[in-house]
Amino acid sequence: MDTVRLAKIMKALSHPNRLELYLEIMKNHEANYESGCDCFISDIIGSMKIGAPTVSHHLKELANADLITTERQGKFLVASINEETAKEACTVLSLGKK
Amino acid sequence: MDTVRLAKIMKALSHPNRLELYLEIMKNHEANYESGCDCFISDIIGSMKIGAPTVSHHLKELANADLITTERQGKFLVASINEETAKEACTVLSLGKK
DNA sequence: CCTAAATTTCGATATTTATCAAATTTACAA
DNA sequence: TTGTAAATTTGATAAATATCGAAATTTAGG
Repeated sequence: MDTVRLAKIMKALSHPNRLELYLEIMKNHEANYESGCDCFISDIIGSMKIGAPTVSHHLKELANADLITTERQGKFLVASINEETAKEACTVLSLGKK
Repeated sequence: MDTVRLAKIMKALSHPNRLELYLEIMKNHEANYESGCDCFISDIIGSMKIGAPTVSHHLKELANADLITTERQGKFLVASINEETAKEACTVLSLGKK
């Protein structure tokens, strides 16, 4: 992985609100393994302190960094975590030895 | 770890040049285990495409995020990686399961 | 076809920040 | 002490970006 791509991933997680958004999606993502329900953005928007336009913008940046994928289910937008990307980023950062 | 602190760590690594600087320090850091020599900033400055003032500024941001520590050795500045911080950040990002 | 709800796009603004050149400081050596 | 190399500080500037309100778009369900 080149530094430009890694920097892009980091930048996507570098803003408190956007990071919170990502972690929120991750929380639902983990819950899904048991419940099987999806992560609806409309729910998240209600619980965050920023408006829908800003959330939409942040989602695009997360998706652009390959950290999440989004899919429309009817009226709603569903987000899910791309585990590979986070794992890749960690691999670069971790120092070889445990 | 709270999201604000994690976001700060991410932001410190979110700029290509600053990330490159960090990875360069990491490279020397790993080499040090064998050679025992330190990572001199003056060497790094020569190999990067940004000026000394900018490097100085970036170093302060990396240190401010606890990603590195710096120490003056006479005329020179020596940087070393703070492994704990990177490890902590990865822990938050990794999805619990392997 | 009409309406309501969810999301996106647009335009604008205020803040942040990456960078550099010039000046300053620090440490050492001649 | 004088000179020199390394690093930092100090403005200053140009670029990036987070945010919002308003308008436009999409979709579901009557």
